[in-house]
Amino acid sequence: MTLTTEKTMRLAGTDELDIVKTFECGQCFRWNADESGVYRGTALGAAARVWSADGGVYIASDFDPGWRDYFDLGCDYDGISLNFTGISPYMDECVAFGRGIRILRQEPWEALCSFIISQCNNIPRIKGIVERLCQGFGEPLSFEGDTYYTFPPAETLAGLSEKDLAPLRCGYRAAYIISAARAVADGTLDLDALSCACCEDSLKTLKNCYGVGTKVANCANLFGLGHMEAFPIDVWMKRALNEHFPPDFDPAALGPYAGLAQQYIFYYARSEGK
DNA sequence: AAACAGGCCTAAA
DNA sequence: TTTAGGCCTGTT
Repeated sequence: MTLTTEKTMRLAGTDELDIVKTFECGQCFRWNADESGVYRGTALGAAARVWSADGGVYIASDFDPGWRDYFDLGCDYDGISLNFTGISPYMDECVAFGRGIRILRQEPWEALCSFIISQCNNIPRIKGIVERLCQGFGEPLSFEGDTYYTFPPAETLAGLSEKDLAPLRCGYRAAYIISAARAVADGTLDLDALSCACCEDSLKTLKNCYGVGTKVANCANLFGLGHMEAFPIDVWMKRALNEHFPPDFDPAALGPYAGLAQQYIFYYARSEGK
């Protein structure tokens, strides 16, 4: 039994980091709010509590695995967003509406695996499957009297069979998970190398994985490998692009941070559809 | 009850 | 290179 000292730190101002938008914009699946809007979850092997108060965002955890980097706070999103203004009035609306979203720098394997699970699923079900995956095969973490579970490393899942994943009720995605986990574990798929590679090469390599197509590969690139120019297009994005952008619009025109623009557009499109 | 969900795979033009 | 059908599971 080791004693830990809980620490609280201020992460950012609420204008710079909006935790509701950031956690609810569909990029992550393991942060959950309670009745009073306090979020709890685990990332980078640590459990934490995150909340907003007095114009600031605070985080409490037993140790700091690098929360600032996780929230990408070294990056000036307002400055970057200037690249997205003047494209169209609609784009301006998206930027204004999404201000405060941060692209979380999630762990590569967690991002890849989570978005494999996400295919043809809605968010509640994705969250359920991911949670069962972590509870079944992750490591327990005790924090503030509750037990949390880390995201299971690829090496752990590589030793399992599809049958072992039956309790997850993730359907045909089980084979994809096992296959990807084995590729990562045996070194065939080197995610760290991909985060250093260029976005395009990384995308191509990811797509070689069984069960990983263009959409999932782009999500892994953007949310797990730090490739901010990655531009995932799902049904929501397709609709938004069709309705609000010229038919020949090339996302590359948004520049090296196109992925952030994508998230603004996506978040706005989803909010409209509800 | 049948269709559809934040895709992808395979087979067939 | 594009297109159709099937796929697990869950919800409407």
